[in-house]
Amino acid sequence: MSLNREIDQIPNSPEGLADYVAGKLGCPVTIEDANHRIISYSSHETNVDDARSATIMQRKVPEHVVNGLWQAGVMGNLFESATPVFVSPLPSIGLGDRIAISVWKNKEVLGFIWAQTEQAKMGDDEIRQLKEAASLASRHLQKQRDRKREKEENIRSFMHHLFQGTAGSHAEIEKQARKLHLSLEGSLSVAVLEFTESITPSVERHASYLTETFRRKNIISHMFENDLLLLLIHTHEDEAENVTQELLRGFRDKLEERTGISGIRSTYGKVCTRPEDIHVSYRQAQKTLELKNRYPEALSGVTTYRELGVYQFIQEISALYEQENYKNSVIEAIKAYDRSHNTSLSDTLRSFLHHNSTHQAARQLHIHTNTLLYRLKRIREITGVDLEDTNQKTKLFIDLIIQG
Amino acid sequence: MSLNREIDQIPNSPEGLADYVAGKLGCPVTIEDANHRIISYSSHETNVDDARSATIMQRKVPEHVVNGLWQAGVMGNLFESATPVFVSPLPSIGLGDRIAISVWKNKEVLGFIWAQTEQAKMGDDEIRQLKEAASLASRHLQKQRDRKREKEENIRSFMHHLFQGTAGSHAEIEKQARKLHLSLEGSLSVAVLEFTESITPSVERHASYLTETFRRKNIISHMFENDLLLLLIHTHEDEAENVTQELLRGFRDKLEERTGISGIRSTYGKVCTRPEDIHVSYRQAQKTLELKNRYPEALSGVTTYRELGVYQFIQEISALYEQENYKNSVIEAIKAYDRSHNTSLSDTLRSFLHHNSTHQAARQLHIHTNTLLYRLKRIREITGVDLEDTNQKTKLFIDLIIQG
DNA sequence: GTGCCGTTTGTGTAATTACACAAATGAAAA
DNA sequence: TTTTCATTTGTGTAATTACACAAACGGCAC
Repeated sequence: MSLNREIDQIPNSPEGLADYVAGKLGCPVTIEDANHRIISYSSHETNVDDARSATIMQRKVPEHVVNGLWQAGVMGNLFESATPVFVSPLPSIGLGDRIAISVWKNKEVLGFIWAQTEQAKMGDDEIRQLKEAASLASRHLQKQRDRKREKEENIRSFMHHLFQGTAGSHAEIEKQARKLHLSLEGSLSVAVLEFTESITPSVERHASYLTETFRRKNIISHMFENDLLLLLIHTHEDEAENVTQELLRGFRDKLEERTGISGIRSTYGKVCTRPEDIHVSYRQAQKTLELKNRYPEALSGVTTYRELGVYQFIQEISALYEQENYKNSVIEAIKAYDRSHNTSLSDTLRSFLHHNSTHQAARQLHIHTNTLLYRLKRIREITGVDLEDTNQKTKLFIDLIIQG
Repeated sequence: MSLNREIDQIPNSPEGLADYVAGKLGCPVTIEDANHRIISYSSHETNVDDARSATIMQRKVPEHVVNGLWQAGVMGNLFESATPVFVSPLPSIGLGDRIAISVWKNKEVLGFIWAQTEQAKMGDDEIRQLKEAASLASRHLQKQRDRKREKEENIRSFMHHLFQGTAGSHAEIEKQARKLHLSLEGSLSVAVLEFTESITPSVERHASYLTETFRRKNIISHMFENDLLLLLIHTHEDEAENVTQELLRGFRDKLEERTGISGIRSTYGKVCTRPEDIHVSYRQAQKTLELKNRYPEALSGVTTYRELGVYQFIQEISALYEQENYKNSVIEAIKAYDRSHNTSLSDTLRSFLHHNSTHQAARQLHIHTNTLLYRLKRIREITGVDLEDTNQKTKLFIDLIIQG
């Protein structure tokens, strides 16, 4: 008998759907949305494996199970087509025999139906029934997706205003946050992730999924903007800086692992306690990313605005120099000398200023300490610069970044 | 007999005027303009003292003689009124007996008539004749002054364009310079002098006189602008920087000595070889002066833009911080600690960064070296800043200037 | 008062630094 | 070719630095 003939028995709320399907297949069934949150599960109480019971308890599939499924290629297959996928037991994640199918609407995966096939036989008929169950689930999941989409759209619009600083007063922001059931208490920060390649739908799916599962409490929302992924990060006030840093690193590592893309650049801005300061954090995160792209080696270890040091204003000084037609004559003289004498006083000076130590600089340059001292003496003689004077020294350090 | 009755004998060129007056008074006579340049001198060849002969040879009164006359109060009297001044011999400057009178037009002194009275008797009649000679000379000096004024006006207008960068192309500037008989070869720089009090006519007179006498070859022109004295300085290309520096210092010292005003601030800008860059030098001199007023202690020894070091861009960074609502959290934390614990970590850090030496900083703060080390350790603990990292250290050095 | 705790000063040590001087290298000029 | 001169490396010394540890100081809570 097919499902179509018993149309009167088809439940019209998602809650009963799993039980209905389970009855047809004769084994435990769970229905999940695209983010692995449980929509509905059948009421079997025996022969349940670890993965299933943990999933039901948490109302979502545990992280390590999802990871395992991705690694085993199961998720890839499910996203690939609407045909059922047979899954061999994966004891490492507590998963027994399964058959799974993805639920589609047009070109989009709305969720999955999982059947624990431990004892049951899956013949052509059961498979056909599973496919029909998927098309049945599609209607339910569509509604849920639309509700979620609308909510997300509202949140994203709110985020946009927060990032641009156009969200209004503190009171107005709080009101709006309450309306959207968002908590903006504690510490807030904006993170920006930049991909080495442009964002494909697959990358977008992974990113979206991660923001909704990976330390979900801490990531309020995400949005894409010009090939960048923006996150609004929320942490407890204590140790907010460290937690944010560690959170972002973890997020990025996971994203690289999931997407297979390496070299994702991630930065974040000021960690603030007032939501009306979020736009400052946003600008800082953007600027930090910009500067990391401009000075990749020097800023390779930098994640946040605060760590930029002098690079925080290096572009502004550079613009000022441009405008004032200014060139540091000391550097000009050294570079001219280097050219005509085939020496490397410029590099020597840079290394010395960078390390602020003759010993370390000499070691980095593979030269004798006295050679370095001699070169510094030559620099003094040629340019008249006084490296004892912190002001001149500091100026040189900065100008060398700009003038090379 | 009065001069009026022998109207036919009165010379109508300034050259003959001294001889004519000398004939009336029976002694050597010189007529000078307000800048002590010789306009006319009588042809006596005997009984001539050192001051007179040197004056005639150089076509202007020697510098040391003018200085002596100012110090003896003679010049003051001459500028005070139109009555003849008897001058006792001043052997230190090679000056014998003199009687002198200033030549006026309205409220302005146009020049002086000097009579060497060594042998001659000066009675009331001679004094009356001297006064009449002065009024006679006034006509000649007026013409000369008007010609000079017009020329100066042209030069000043040209300077103004050079300073504002609106003097056109290199070729146009050269053409204009030739027309005004100015040499813009070699090295050029703009200097700015600021008076502690507003510029009185007396100060203006001294300043004008100095620019036309003190190392005249090097000072192309001067002009006043908003209580500032601007100089266009010209030097030979070799050692231009040093020569300019030393020239300006000398000029300022002399001006302070002459006017009795102390604390005149003087700065100069980029020493350039192309006249079309003069406006850059002008802007730099202005900015240097501005910054010296803003940071008087830190920049007390600074004369030129090049020596500003990081102060060159400190205002721009400060503006950026303002705009980005940025505060260095390390400094904030230290200042908060200082307030609540009544310590002076902030000053300690500033001193250490300034000297870049524990030894020197400890000496300046009158504390033990280990005390300083201890405080630096506390700063590390409180703020988490790493003073080994040159980038962070440099950032702190700059932010401390801005945030105090 | 007593004890606590942050701060200051003193002692000692190993590493680093600045500097002077001598010797070796190496490339360009005579 | 020899000479010259800038550069590099090595040796030695006195000052400076970072650091550990001990002891003294002084305000403040109990």
